[in-house]
Amino acid sequence: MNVVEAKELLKTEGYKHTDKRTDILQLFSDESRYLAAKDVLEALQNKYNGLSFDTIYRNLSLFTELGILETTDLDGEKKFRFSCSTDYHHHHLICLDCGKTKHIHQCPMDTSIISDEGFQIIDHKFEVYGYCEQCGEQKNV
Amino acid sequence: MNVVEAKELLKTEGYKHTDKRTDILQLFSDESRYLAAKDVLEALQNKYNGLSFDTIYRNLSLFTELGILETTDLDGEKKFRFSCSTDYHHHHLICLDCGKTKHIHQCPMDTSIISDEGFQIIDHKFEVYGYCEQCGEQKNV
DNA sequence: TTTATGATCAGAATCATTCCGATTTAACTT
DNA sequence: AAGTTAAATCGGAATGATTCTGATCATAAA
Repeated sequence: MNVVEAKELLKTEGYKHTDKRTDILQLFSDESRYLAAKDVLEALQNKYNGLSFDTIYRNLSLFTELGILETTDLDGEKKFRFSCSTDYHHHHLICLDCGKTKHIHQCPMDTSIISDEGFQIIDHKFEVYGYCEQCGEQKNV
Repeated sequence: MNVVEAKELLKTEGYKHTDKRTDILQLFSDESRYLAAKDVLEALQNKYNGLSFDTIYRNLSLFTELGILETTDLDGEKKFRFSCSTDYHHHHLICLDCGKTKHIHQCPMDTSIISDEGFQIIDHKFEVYGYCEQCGEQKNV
């Protein structure tokens, strides 16, 4: 998934093009990390005076519905990041400082360690938290 | 961990005994599932008229600090359950309907599939979501 | 250019959670 | 048994994230 693909998807799904949508997508494309709604607002509000939280939230959930963004709950707030791809299943290392992520290619569900008759599995979450190289160094100074 | 152990721990740590604390602990002991703060309030407010949210939240976070409860974020709210044990590391199958849990004994971190130099690992989360036997049956009626 | 509908704004409303000052109570002291 | 003290609780206000609403605006199609 990239900005161009995302914009095409929006178009084919009948959503209108707006500069704000483009800029939100571009922001997520530039930053390979999880961002909260307020991070997005802050990043765009110099350019768009009076930008509304509503616009941010509405677009973030639209993009999530369309699979353009993926989301996780981190310390009580929803965070969003660009979907790495629509079909490649993966998990993340997540930096607790800056939200930057790295892929984990192996999935614990692959190894079929979970077998429980009667429990109907719908979804799963595997996340590893810590500090990325840059943030880790800052802490040790 | 059980109610008696939890109460002993509270005592040795210098916290006072109150009926509300006992009842909160008993509730978690009876229900082997994740409960939100409001679930706890609802369960106790017939007995304690005027029970305050503050009391619930204060005790839930105290119990969590002491390792009596463990917590997770589920669809935007904190949920709590009795700690299975202080030293046995485990993960959960979680029912999306009733919050009931089952243990997953294997941990994806055990197999050391995650190796990333420069990323300092602090914590991880592995949860499997779905429907337990009872809730799954209700859905298929 | 006009029009219809989707997008945005601004601010109010909601929901979970935390904070605060006043009051009550458990546990210790005399 | 009564007094003391610090912890616990209450009730309600404050906060922070998120959602809703009615009015206005802008995109895309006619």
